[in-house]
Amino acid sequence: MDKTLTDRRIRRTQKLLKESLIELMSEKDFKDITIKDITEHADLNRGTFYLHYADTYELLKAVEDGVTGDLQSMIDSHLEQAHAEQSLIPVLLPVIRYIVKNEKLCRNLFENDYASDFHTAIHSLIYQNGYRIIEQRFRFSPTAFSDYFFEFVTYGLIGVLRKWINGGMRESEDELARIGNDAVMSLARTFFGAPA
Amino acid sequence: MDKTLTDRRIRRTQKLLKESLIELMSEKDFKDITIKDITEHADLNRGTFYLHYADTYELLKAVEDGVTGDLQSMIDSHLEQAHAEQSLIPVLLPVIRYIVKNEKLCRNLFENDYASDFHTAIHSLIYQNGYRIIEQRFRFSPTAFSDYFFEFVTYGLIGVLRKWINGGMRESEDELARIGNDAVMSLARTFFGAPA
DNA sequence: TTGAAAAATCAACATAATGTTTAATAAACA
DNA sequence: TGTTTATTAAACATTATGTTGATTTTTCAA
Repeated sequence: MDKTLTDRRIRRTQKLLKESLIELMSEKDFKDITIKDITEHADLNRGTFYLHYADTYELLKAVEDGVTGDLQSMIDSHLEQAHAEQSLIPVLLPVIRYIVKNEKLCRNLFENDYASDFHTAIHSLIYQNGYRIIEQRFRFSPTAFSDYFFEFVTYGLIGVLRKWINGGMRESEDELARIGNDAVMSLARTFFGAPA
Repeated sequence: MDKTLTDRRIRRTQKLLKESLIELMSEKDFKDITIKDITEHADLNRGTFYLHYADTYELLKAVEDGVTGDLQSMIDSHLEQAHAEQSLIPVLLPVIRYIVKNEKLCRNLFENDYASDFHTAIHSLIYQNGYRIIEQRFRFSPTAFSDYFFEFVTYGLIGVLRKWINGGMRESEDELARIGNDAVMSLARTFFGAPA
């Protein structure tokens, strides 16, 4: 068992550090946030920071990993349904709902110019989970060409999410999920033919 | 007349600083590059740096702006042809060729996690120039929905470029341009109907 | 070609952040 | 309850940052 995850003091400290970073990121650019800023906001000793993270970037990464971990478990619990319906909607919906529930955090991460680790993580999240759904539905044989298709649509979905967040989340959750799913499925149909 | 652009000393200094940053970015993470690193590599006085940029991020931005400026002028000189052919290929090709010619630089910027200002800039570059071509070809009326379409395809194109660069630029320039154009046009056809 | 203007240098400086260390304290666990 | 371990506190050396003023060098334009 990993003590890191069980000791209450460690959990508390890391939680405080993450929360402080998130709050500070609403106030100023990530690049201008110092370790001193974070520990003062968290009311922790500066030295304590180094017991957990090497620098602010590592802490940011931990925050991002928390989010992508959350998202992955939400997706996991809806993957079966997505396969049954051969649609991305059952996995897009919980992702969108998560973003709504954690708006400040997600807005920070999506907008932040120094968090494109996060973009990469979201990208592979969509890629990994979406691939099998599309594969099952269209039964294409993987080629260099289909790889580009997937790159195109996963980035496309990120763009849609980002626009939605930056635009004030005007569309409803269902609407947005439909928009994303339609775009991907339409393109898949053009490229791979009719669904199997 | 802007002296900044005419004085040979200024041009030389800024060029040296940019080149040094680019070289150093091949060696280590942008976040670990200090002003001292840059000026030593450029063999310039550290104080000179501050006469031009406030911090390393501002210098990075200047490098990015140089690239997007180059790209925009390449696009400009091919826009007419793109409109005539109602195809993205005439503008995608020079962009791709530019990336090949400036491989190290572009690889750094596309891969760099702290340069998503660059991604944003590339994004609006594609958006601005692509919009009118698609608009002219499909004669759709702009809606919130079409906005999402454009967000989707511009991000999608970035994804394709990024995969191509990270994957070792296997496909030929023509092939890649065709892949990108096909993806966008196919999706446009599904959404906006047959070309006008 | 020369003289004025301006950029770059040099050295010094104050400030601030970083990263590490030690002993002491406090909290958690089993 | 006793042991383990995380956190604190204080001090420290190191490094980067950002600024200053005097000096040198380069550029530009008359």
